[in-house]
Amino acid sequence: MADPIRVRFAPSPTGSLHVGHAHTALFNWLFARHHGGTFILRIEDTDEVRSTEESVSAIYEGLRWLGLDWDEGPDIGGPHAPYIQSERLDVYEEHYRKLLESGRAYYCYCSPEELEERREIMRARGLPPRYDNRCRSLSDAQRAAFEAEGRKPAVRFRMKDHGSTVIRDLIRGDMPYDNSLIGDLIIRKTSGFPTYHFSVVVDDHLMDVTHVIRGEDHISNTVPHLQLMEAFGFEPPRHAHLGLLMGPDRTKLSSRHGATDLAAYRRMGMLPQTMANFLALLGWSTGDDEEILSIGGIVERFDLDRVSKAPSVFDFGKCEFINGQHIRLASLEQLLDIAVPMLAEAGLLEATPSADDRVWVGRVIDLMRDRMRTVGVLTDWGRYFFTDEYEFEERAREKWLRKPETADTLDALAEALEALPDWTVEAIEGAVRNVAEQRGIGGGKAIHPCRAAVTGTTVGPSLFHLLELLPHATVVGRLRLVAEMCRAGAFDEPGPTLGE
RNA sequence: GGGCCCAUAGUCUAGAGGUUAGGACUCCGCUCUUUCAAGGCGGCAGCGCGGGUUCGAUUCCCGCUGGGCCUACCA
Repeated sequence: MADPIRVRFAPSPTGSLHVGHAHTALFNWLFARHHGGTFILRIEDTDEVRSTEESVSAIYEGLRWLGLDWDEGPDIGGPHAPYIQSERLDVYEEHYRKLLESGRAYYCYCSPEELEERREIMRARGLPPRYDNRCRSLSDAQRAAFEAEGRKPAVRFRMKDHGSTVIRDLIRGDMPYDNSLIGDLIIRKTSGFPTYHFSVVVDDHLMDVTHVIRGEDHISNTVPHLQLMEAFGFEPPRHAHLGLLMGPDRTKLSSRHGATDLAAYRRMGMLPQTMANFLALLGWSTGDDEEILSIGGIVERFDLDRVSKAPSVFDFGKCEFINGQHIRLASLEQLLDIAVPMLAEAGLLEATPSADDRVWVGRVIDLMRDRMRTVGVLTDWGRYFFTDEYEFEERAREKWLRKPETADTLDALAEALEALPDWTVEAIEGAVRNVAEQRGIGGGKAIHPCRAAVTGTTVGPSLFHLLELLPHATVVGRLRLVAEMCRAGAFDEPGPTLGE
């Protein structure tokens, strides 16, 4: 039997959790869960200037929200703790020493400025801007001279000069790479921190990672990683490089393309199951025609053999569509938990509504959910449920509210509805249709002006059902007020709100 | 510049040496309904180009083109 699968998501905490990283995390997690393996979270905070605590929190929060739980990680520990690289410096020291002793690593005294300068010159000459390996064979005297200048050395790994390194990729097959193309790279910065290339290799090995699943932007990095592993005598993990996520202009997805933090999608009312579903479909497919899947359904079907090589464009429209589908499938409780804070934020609801109010909001959601694509639209499309301060859209004004007969129709509706003893859907529908009949007009001629008056718009859920959810007196009051506004010509100008 | 990766409609994708190239989003039309922003039905639209291999390639190979990524004391 094969060794148990162990994968990791290893983000650097230098900002919010990007959807591209969420995508990588998801694929690792799905792979682990499908195969009953272990999913490890490791924080790669070796960029000592850009790493922040807030970013670590954002990563935890983002992953938890998406539903990705980890079996080992900084917060919960595990057999290979710590899982934060800045706390593993002693481990790395030990490993530099091995390389230094075996001659595969050496001290380099070149300053970043000097290196940059030389790269510029090489570029200007049309040469590859790689390091010239000049510190490889420093004499003791030269080293002493640099030290005397007060220079602090970095440690470089001695790459192979000849031959080729073959990357064996589960998704792409074998990819040979010419060794002579890459210069020796820094593995320990002057600051004492490791570079990514070094810590990733050491930790993946020490943490028994069996599969490294990451973005294709890491393909060429794999070459030094492989050489490092070989120098240490580590058995390399299996690699799988995923196609990148791109913006509509087909460049790597970035903030230029709009929202790239996972959190932004949460704020606009995307459900976590939507993001998992949508992200899973970017670069992976089920093989059958089903696309709307639960997380469990994805775990069940997921495997690397159905992952495609090509990069994929993040299509926001499709993401919204999938969200609409999941909104219909979601529990009312979940939708309420998302909607209530949004409504409160918009000033349409108290931050902690009473139990009765919550039930009522739930009824509003149930009425609207079939046509919503994000929960966020509730504060817009559903505004009239929560406040009298809603606008009258141009279509509503033009089609109904400016019509000379509308004022009388609305008054008649107000009167008929006011007289109702029971405020039920059936009673409301009966009254509205009755008014139409008495006035000798079709049902629509009563229904549409009524909707326009009470909601300010021409579209929405069943009129009778939405009226029922509004307080009896509110509906009657709005009808009377709008009738007045019609007579006063208030709808000739754009955008009045009720009573203006 | 160099290296590497990728290539089925605008987008996400399925697919096989011979298929009417399948599904989904978007868009358009029709339809149901009190309205659509929902539902139903239908439609537009695709194998990047050029060579091979083959009886036959969109599928396999090569080249080209296009796009992407990497080329840091960032990860």
